Amino acid sequence: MIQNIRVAVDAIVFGYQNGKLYVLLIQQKFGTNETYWALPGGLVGNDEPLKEAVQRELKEETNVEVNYLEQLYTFGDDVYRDTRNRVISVAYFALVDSSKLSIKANTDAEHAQWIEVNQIPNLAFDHNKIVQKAIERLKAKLTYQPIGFDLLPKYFLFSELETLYCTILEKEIDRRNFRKKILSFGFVEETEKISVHNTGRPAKFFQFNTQKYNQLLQEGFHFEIKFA
Amino acid sequence: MIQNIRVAVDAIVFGYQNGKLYVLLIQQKFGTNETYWALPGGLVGNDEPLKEAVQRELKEETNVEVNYLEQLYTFGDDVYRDTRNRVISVAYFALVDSSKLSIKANTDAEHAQWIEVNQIPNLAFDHNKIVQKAIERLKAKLTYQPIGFDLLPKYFLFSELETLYCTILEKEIDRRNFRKKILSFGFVEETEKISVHNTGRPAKFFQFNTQKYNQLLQEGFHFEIKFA
DNA sequence: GCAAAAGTGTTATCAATACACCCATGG
DNA sequence: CCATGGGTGTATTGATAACACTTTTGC
Repeated sequence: MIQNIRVAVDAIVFGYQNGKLYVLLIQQKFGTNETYWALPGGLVGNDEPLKEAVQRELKEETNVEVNYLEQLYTFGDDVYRDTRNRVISVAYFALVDSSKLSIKANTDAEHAQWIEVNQIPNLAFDHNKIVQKAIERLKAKLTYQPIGFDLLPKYFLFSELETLYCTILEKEIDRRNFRKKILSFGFVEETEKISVHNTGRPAKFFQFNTQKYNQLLQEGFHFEIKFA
Repeated sequence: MIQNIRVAVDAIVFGYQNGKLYVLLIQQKFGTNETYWALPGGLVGNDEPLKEAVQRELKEETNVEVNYLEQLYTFGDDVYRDTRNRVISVAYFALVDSSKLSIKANTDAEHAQWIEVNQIPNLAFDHNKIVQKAIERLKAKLTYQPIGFDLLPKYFLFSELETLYCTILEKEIDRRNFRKKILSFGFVEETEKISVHNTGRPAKFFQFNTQKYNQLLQEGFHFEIKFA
């Protein structure tokens, strides 16, 4: 018997801005006039690596290029997750920095939108489940890999990093201990740049030093942030 | 254009006995008289959940039933990983306890064998890469999930648990600190059973209390074992 | 001078580490 | 009585956690 299973990829792209976490969704037309929200994604080309397929679909459907991309999970246990055919979906987990949060529309991208994670509607197929898994991964990874920096612009304030952690992990963090810990690693550097707000003391911008981080990794360093 | 991609599953099954870590492999005939070692696995049925496909293939090819099974990774970036067709493989990570290490042969299982991990030959396709990734996962998981117990019989000696950790993590562990730590969790229980060796002091058997572990999990407990 | 956010140090508590001797059995 | 592996306690060190006041700016 001939195998008849389609292979799709889907992307869960997270973005962060001003204490809020967003996911990139697209509005799809289904049949006559019903519309559904869904994750960006689609079928994989016959000669296309999975990872490239995600990037292509993201480009086509949302015109977004991501900072971080890794495979999340392959959803293929629910045989009827797509009611039309047997489709398995290789889901990818992605991060963009806040500069990408305004989508530069192109032809296909007109229905792409950033939706706050705690306001996600019912999505097509099993996409709510996929998003759920992605959020778990994000929370977990944030504590043992420095991926928070991929959600922030190149130059960021310490307070931004701090509220990012608070927002995503849904926890209170002691400002002093957090700063001490992060700075003790040695790969977050102060810059000359200074941010002036309309109120409060001006703050220094910081940046993540990738080279230093990679060097530390090779020396056996292991990133970890824990909270009570 | 019609999509023409096959979907396979592969299993990396680990077993442990007497300070040695094993992987379950099968010998495959390829063409005339060439034989290759490969991971057990095969194509997924049209109406078959991925997880069931792995279990079926394992049963058919090796007659082994596993204690622990989770999805590892989907290999589909190398378009030519199988030279005949485009095949993506959803790899699964599995554990069995040592009682399963003697394979009860059935018709198809005659070419299945347990191979020690540091003596794995060249495998078919990209299976060496898959095994590598599985070993990394095993090492990582051992430190933050109590999966070591799935590699041991129901009743085990503390010394067995200890050498299991040493073997897989390739590290020395202080016997006293290890025991203290594990027992402090509260889900590893002493039993009445006693092991008598031909030499040395008899040792108590211990067992893993799944209920207690799950209860602790719900209370927010987080398993973790670290070593210098 | 007040409101708002940035920046900074010390102490207390708990967890991880290092380390060595006695015990029970078989031969 | 000796060889072999099982079983146990304490002191030190380092890491995490708790906690509050001063600084700089705009208005």
